[in-house]
Amino acid sequence: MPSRDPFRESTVASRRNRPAKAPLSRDAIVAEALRQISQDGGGMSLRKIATALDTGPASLYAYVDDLSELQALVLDHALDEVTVGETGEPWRGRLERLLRSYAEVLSKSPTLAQLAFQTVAVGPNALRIAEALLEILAEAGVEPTTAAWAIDMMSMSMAAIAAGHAYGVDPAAPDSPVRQAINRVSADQHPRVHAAREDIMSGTGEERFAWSIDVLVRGILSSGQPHP
Amino acid sequence: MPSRDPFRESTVASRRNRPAKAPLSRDAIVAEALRQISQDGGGMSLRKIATALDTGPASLYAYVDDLSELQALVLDHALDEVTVGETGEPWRGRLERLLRSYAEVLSKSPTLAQLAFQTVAVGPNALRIAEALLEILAEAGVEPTTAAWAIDMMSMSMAAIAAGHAYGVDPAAPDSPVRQAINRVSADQHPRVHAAREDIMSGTGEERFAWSIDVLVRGILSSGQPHP
DNA sequence: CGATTTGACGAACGGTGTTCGTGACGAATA
DNA sequence: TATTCGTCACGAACACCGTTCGTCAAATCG
Repeated sequence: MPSRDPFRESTVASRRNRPAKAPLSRDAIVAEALRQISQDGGGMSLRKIATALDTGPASLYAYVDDLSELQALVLDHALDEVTVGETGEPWRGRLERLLRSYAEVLSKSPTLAQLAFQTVAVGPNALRIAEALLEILAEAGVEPTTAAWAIDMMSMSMAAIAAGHAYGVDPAAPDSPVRQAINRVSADQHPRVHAAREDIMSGTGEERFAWSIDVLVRGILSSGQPHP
Repeated sequence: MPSRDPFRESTVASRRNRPAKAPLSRDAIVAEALRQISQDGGGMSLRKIATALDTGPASLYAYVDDLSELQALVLDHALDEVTVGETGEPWRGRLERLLRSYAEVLSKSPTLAQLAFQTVAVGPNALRIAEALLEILAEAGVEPTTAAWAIDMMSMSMAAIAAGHAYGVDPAAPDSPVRQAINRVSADQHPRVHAAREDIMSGTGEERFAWSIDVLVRGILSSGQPHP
């Protein structure tokens, strides 16, 4: 068995069933992790999961190789909620809804957003989303090679946007670090930044998100055509 | 003093100079951190820095408020190496060179790449880069508001690209997780992903990088114009 | 010269992922 | 039925991490 698939065989089927305690299982661990991630402080850890499951940290290693494997499982489980749309819809609206759904799901927690680009997403749900994206781009008339690269760039962008969103890096906030820094720049040292300081902090998160998607779509569609 | 600037007054000037040991200083700490980041395992920690400086962890807190502040200082210090080009150059080539330099610097270490989007970059060097980007985009005829949003998206994209690059997520590698996952997908479940499996893993990092920049530039330039 | 500030630092606290050794149990075997 | 065997649970420990507290000595100031 040279390369096992961490996503198959979701239940290792604990043979042991102790009287008053539900047996551990991979699903139970992932579920608890997901619960922690979208709860209180949003932080997840093997030890907290173990405590919540009323056991010790070492017990989890029977069902999960590694923290990184658990993270991959959690990420894919979270991607369950991403809506992919129907085949019949016009591609442009469908694409925007899909990407928005993707970013929204990842924005649920800073931890989740961070997971999204520090672990390469290759689980059933990531594949489902990739399949839908390829379908949409094909309908938009994008070349297969371009489309293959585009889904990479789109996932990456959504993850990055979600991370920014979830980390609370809102430039519009009155005490935001960027606002403080921007307001400190002098007109002589950085005239253009100084002049653009209003624009830099303008727009709601929603507006900037829509603009980002638009830039992405325009760029991808015009890829392959000659420059104007 | 409602909001101090962590980037000013780089030397707090330790009054104390003990005989056989160079006095601690903010610069020494940042320099050591930067050395660790682009060395051995690429991991940096307050404790390792303290050990390297022949002192205890607590001593660093005299010069740095926080780990996050140190990270911001380290990031900006690293951005020193980013080449910004000259005012006279044609904008397209200059933009590409600038972005490539930016991504290259961040790719030097996974830790550095991770710093780049988990801490909002607002230091002297970040401002220097933003100023240059605004200059370039103005020369390209981009609206000021669009340009302001564009520099955000570009920085984000470069950080994400660098992270992927530095983390060693090369889909072309023979034992890469994505290659393994892609090769497992069946033609019935995900026909389009299956059909595109060659395209997904095609291209060198350099080609994909150039393509990404092209998409970004095309998207930004066509922003504001009506859809075709 | 004495008082006061302040940098340096040892020790500790609470947190993290991971490994090791040891049981105890269910299932398969004799 | 009795015995072995593989596997799961788990306590304890290891090696890290960031951060805080209290203390001590040196440098500076009055």
